[in-house]
Amino acid sequence: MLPSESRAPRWERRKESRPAELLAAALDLFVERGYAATRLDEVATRAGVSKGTLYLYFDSKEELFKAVVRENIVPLIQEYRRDIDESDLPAADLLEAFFRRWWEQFGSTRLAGIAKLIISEAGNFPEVAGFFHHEVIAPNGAVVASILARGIERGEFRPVDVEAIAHLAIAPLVLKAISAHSLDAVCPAESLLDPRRFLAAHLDFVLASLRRG
Amino acid sequence: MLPSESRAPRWERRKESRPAELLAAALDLFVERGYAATRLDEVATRAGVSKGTLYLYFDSKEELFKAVVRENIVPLIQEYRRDIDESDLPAADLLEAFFRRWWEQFGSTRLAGIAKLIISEAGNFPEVAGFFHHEVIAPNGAVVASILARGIERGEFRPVDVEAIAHLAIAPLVLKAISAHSLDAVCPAESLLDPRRFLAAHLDFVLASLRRG
Amino acid sequence: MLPSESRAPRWERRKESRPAELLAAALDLFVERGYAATRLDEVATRAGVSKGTLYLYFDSKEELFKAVVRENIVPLIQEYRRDIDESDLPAADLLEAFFRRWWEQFGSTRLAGIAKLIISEAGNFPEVAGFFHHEVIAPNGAVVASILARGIERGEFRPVDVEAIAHLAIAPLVLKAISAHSLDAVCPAESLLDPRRFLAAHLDFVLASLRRG
Amino acid sequence: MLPSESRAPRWERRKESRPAELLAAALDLFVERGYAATRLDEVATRAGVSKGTLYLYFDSKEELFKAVVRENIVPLIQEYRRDIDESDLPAADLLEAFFRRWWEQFGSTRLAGIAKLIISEAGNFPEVAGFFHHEVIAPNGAVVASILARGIERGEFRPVDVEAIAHLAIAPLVLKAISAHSLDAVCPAESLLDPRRFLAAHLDFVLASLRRG
DNA sequence: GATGAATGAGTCTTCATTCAT
DNA sequence: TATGAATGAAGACTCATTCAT
Repeated sequence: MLPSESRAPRWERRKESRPAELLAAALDLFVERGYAATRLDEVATRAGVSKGTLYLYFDSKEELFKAVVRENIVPLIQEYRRDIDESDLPAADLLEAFFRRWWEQFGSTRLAGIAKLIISEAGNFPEVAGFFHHEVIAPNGAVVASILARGIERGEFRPVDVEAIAHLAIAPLVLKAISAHSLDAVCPAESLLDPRRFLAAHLDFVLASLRRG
Repeated sequence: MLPSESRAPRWERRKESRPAELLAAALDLFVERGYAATRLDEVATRAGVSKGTLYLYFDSKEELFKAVVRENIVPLIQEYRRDIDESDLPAADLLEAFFRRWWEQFGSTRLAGIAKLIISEAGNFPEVAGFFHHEVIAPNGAVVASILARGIERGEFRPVDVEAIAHLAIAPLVLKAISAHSLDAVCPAESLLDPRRFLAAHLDFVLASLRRG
Repeated sequence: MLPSESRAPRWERRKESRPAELLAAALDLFVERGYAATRLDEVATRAGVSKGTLYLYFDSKEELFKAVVRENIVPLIQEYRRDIDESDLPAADLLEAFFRRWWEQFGSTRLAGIAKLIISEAGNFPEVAGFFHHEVIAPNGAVVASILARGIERGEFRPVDVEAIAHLAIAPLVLKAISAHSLDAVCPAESLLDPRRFLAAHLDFVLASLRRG
Repeated sequence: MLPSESRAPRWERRKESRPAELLAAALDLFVERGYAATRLDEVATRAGVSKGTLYLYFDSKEELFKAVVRENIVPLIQEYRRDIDESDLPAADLLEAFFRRWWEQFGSTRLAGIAKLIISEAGNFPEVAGFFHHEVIAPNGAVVASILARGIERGEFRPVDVEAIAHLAIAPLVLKAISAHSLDAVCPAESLLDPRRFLAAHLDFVLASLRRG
């Protein structure tokens, strides 16, 4: 190898992949430390670039955060929406499928850390929280509500307060997901319910409540 | 009148009450803003003393935080113990009574703010979080579980995974209580469910699921 | 001297004099370097305090700048206004006295550097420039105009376009004051007019123009 | 058509004109915002090239600044020299003609912006300022002085301190020209004197002062 | 030559903590 | 004890300059 080849370049041009690398690093750190405690310097370092580079791609910490949510969470919700609108399965099956997917793709992943972060920091960053509510929480509730409404309409479910039950039905999963990123870390392992068992119980519980007498 | 006279003059600084005032102010602010965003300056101001005085009683922000939680968790637990006294009512009535009281005495009060605080800061203060889990969350689950178990035993409820359902059944209330101290502040008011309606839906939902087919 | 006396305290409490010291340092540096190039760090150091201390007294760089202007210049103008309103001297004497004072207290001092600074930075700090116009330039012009008006009214001066001449008459002093803080510093000393001679010529020039034929 | 053909293809980059476009953009921005607040990024964008290209032609921001002034001062001086040709008119007419032309060809044009720029940055760029003084200010004063001297010699003007009055007489126009590029932008429009009225007042004022009693 | 991605030192500002009074 | 003035380390963000492409 020639000497002139061995000197590593000070940096590489990687316009295409930079944003993804930055978003991945940001997701990790936001989840790990929360919004306020995440240093942009560290995000940049973890993505292998300098602080200045981060600002080439994201205008501010807030924009970076929004991009993390937009990139990682919003598409999930949209996908749920689409799939459910297109499906013709019985409402119970739809609901079960939705909860399973939700848990697999969101609740049991790093993404749940974002939900915990929002709960923790909503007071200090209302705009960020508002964005999350508008882009994630509300549409997510709407998906559940539409499944419930369809089930009632078709006579599969008993009539219920759709809006309220939509929140209620998903709440245990949300809380479990949040806990995984806070209290669970300090609980004795044996006191934690196995997620599979939890999910099974949840499905049983919800469907038992909804099914026509 | 002698200067050293033992009758307490009116202007005496109530030495003992200082920490209590500081702790109260700190609780308010920690709950409202979280740990990092709470400024000691403001804690002191709200307690009516100077920042320096705060340091006479607490060595650091961390110590103040721990003291706040310690100080408030004990009454929290006491209050919560009061909820747990037993009776001989049917299990459904017991469960309903428990949920109503839980909401009134915990979920809808500032105590819920402490729960939110602990969940938010669990990562930074694992001991505190562990203590909270051990003293509050676990016993709370145990109460619900015991009601469920009794209901099943007496044939009022269908057989279920008691431990799991105990967590599930209370989760919506917990999440609602937490949200009241974070996201709800940034949601459009019309998108928030009235607590009474929420509680009614919750009871309906849970009991419908548990009652013997 | 006892050992315990020889250790210099890390800092002194000087609440009363701090703002004045900071303003003096800021005036020096703003004049010397311009607004943008003045580092708050250096202002603080020159005032013998740390950067943080500066923020105890002034909320931001802009506020510091405004305070410098307010503190040093506005009172002068107010004094001129008052003295002239109260005086009964012939207009020519008043005008001469005003110009002399103006030069002594403003034009020939560091304060003139502020005028130069405003000219330089007006584009970047329209609010500050507007403030300066409103608080200094306009009232200053009004003082000259009122002397002129009185002189015309009493028949001491010929009738002129008062508003325009007010600006014209003081312009040479203003420009000289500004130059002292920019071009004069780089001019060969012998090409600079002695201020006394300049002032004398100015008074002669203005009064010759105004006096009744 | 041969590739190497000497007729310039239409798409050829006009290599030589690049600096001119950059200099024009830089002049605009330096005049408008001052040295520190002018961002090279914006200069490049306004010139239609990239930031990197700018550095092909100028080694640093400082060099760019000096080039801007150098490049614009020479035509400035040429323009100004044209003003100075002599005639045999009465001194008063000469003076009036000179002031009118000075205002038209310098004071009211973007050239005045260069003067303002140099005055603003004299402290940071002493050579530039020195050059400007030597090449523009001093000769300008000399012209006025020579008209004054001729007027006195011929008995049209009363005897005065020629050198001092030369500076005095043009000062209001200079200040007005500078203000047009700084303070005037932040003044309420109605408080600004119309240049025509200002010029008329100025001529009246100066000639009234000089004319033989 | 041209480009524009990447850098990193530098600036304002905040706030937990210290300490002279 | 009590005060609050003073500190200084740390963080978001900017922008002149460099250099791989």
